[in-house]
Amino acid sequence: MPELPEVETVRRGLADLIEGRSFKSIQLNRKDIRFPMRDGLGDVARGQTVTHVGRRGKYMIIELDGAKRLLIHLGMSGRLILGADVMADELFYQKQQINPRHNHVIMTFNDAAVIYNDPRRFGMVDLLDPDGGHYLLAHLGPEPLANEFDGHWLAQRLRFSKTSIKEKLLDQNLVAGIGNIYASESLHLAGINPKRKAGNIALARLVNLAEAIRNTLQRAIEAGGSSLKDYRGVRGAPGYFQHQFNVYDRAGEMCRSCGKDNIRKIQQSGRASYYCAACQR
DNA sequence: AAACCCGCCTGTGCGC
DNA sequence: TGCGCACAGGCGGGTT
Repeated sequence: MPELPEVETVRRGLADLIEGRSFKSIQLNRKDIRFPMRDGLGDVARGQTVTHVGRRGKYMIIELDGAKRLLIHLGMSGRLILGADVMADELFYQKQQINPRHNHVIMTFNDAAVIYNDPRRFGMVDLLDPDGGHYLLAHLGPEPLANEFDGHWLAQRLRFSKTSIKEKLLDQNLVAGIGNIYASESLHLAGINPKRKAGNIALARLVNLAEAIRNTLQRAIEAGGSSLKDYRGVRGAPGYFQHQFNVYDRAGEMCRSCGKDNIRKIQQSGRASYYCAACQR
């Protein structure tokens, strides 16, 4: 579900909420989510203060003053929910369309609680290694909003690729944080057809693409992310970027750039791609 | 090495 | 109204 802008929005809300607070407990309601829970996860944070909430791609990292770090990924349907007395509040669950049976992890602080709820269980809560690394982070590409990410870097990495550019943008080892929505939206903004072979795009167009990615992600963060269905911020607020979609989920509708009914939906590696057949070449 | 395909799960919306 | 099916924002791992 959540891509970089949604994770960043949740990260900011979580940071406001828990930075400087100390853990009372981590309650594990299952022995696995996507993977088996790490041994000792339930005990590791007790009494420790949160010094920082960071993000790498679509992963959030909660740093503690005891040098331990928690790693959280929301998968497709994971949510972090603020709840001091939420756990008993049926109205809240109804309004937020949350089924409490999917409350897999409950982090309790002195005067706050954060619930990890994830119906599909594609997400995870884990610990970083003592040296701060983790095998899931080890091969991630650069942050798209960092300076090291640009058209020249893309050109170098894509030079020999015969895969379509859309599929490459979903590869977290190329660049970290882009998912299905923002891949389609960024390619539209850059005027590049999602089917184009990644190794067959001129440098100038890749420069445009890198800029389009940064622009799209930045605007989506400013809008609090995109809420198609279940995504919400920590305090339950939806994002608004879906109202700015140019192509995603708009098959058959009018392209806002060229004014024609040219928005198509195709499948690439089993996943939907949307593009304007007139604007994207 | 890159590309393809599958599996992991539940919930929803669609066509019949 | 009910039922079955396809599909959904992700990612790792196996095979070719």
